[in-house]
Amino acid sequence: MVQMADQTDKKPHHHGDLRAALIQSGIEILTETGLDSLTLRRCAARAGVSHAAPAHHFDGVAGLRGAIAKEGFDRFRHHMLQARAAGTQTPEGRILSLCRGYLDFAVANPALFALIFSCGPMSQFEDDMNAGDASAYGVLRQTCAPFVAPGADPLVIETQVWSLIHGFAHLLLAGTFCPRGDSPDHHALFAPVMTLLEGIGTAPRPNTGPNTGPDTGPDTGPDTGPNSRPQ
Amino acid sequence: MVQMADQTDKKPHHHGDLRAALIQSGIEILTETGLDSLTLRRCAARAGVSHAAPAHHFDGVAGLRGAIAKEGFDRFRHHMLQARAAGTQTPEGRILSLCRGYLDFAVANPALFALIFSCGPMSQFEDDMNAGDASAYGVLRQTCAPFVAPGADPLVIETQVWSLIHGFAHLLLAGTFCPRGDSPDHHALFAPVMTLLEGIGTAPRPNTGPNTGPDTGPDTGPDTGPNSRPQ
DNA sequence: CTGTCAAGTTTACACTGTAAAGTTAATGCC
DNA sequence: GGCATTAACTTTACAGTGTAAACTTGACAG
Repeated sequence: MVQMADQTDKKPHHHGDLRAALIQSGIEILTETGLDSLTLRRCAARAGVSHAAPAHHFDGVAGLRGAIAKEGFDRFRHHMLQARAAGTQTPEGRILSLCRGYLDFAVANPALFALIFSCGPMSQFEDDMNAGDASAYGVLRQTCAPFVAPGADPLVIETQVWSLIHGFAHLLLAGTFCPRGDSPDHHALFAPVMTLLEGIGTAPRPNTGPNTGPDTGPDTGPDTGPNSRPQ
Repeated sequence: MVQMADQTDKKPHHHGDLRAALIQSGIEILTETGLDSLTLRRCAARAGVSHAAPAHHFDGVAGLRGAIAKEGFDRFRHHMLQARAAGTQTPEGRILSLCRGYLDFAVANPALFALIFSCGPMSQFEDDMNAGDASAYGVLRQTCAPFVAPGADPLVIETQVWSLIHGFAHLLLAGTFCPRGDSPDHHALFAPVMTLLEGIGTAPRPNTGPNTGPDTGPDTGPDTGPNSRPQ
């Protein structure tokens, strides 16, 4: 919505806010009928305009997909923030809750999730990895920060966490695990698989001491969350 | 007509072995111009037949993609076996080599890799998870076996390893990591990220049974005989 | 009122997958 | 050999897709 700043005050021609309406239509199509159904013409038809309108607004179907992905990315970020805030407020609990939010979003919005990660570099949508809650990667970086040894590259642990949860989510959505549409054991498998993260931050660098302590954690407040117990 | 096993000795009509030629053409198209270029018509044109030929042989584009994915899955499996055989023959070394082979294949054949995991359940191509070297999942299961505690569900560790390497490969191919087409640090990040696996098989200790396996045996039994964590 | 311009529409075109009908070669049967 | 059958394609047709150009409409300066 950042780039729509000049679009909101400058009323379009016929439609009220066609750009937002097209994005909303696109997300609805994704949710209802999947990624393959997201076409310029269907999106336009649902918004009540001609098929050339989205092509003109977004400069082709790639632009439409990118705009929808950006909106999806924002919802994805909010979902993870909400999940993290609802869980146990320890460094381990925050990571686990973040990953649970990651997975839940992917399962709840499979087509949108797939679209997000099929639109090329994430830097299209976020240009600042250190933007904290304002960028999805910033959320990951914040949450991983307590486990990063001083002087170590935070990218390693971030990539470990991200790869694990992303691979799990992707294999799940691809239906790779369950032979025949049988898919109720996802959440049963989540907690055991995530135990791999218990050794996080202890392996990468030999000469650095074992820290794993939230020494520089920004807000590792007392754990007030009574719930959100894994499994 | 169902299976082509008898197609090799039984010469088809005009073409020698059109099915194999079409699959080969499809893989070439994937390699040269990407997943979006894999269409019935282009595949047929490259093989020198009409566009309806592959549609007839494979019952639509989905069937063509599935057949190519099956062939790709086989190459994938061989690539991993080769990588595993070329590495250090310790349990840790074998897992690491397997993952390196996984990543190398994905990087070397991005479109084919994406196709493999976009064709739905893997059970289309492999119906036996315990087939050892004869199935890709069997290779993973074999390689993970030394780390599975007796009585534990092997699926947990297998999913941990698979999720980590698959997520890493997928994020890499999606260009999610590198902001500006900068992509030479993949192999530099591989080794540090894979150190997460050093704690494999040791974490799910708390007596809460994370696995669905039978709880008859002592789940904190002695370590697996042959290896037990060097380093 | 006129000129300009953005916002959509209309139209046209190449490409795609699918389906049906037509063609051709091999095979079996007499 | 002659002939029906059938598998292996080809040809043709059609609906849907993205893209590009030309056209239309409304708003807004001057």
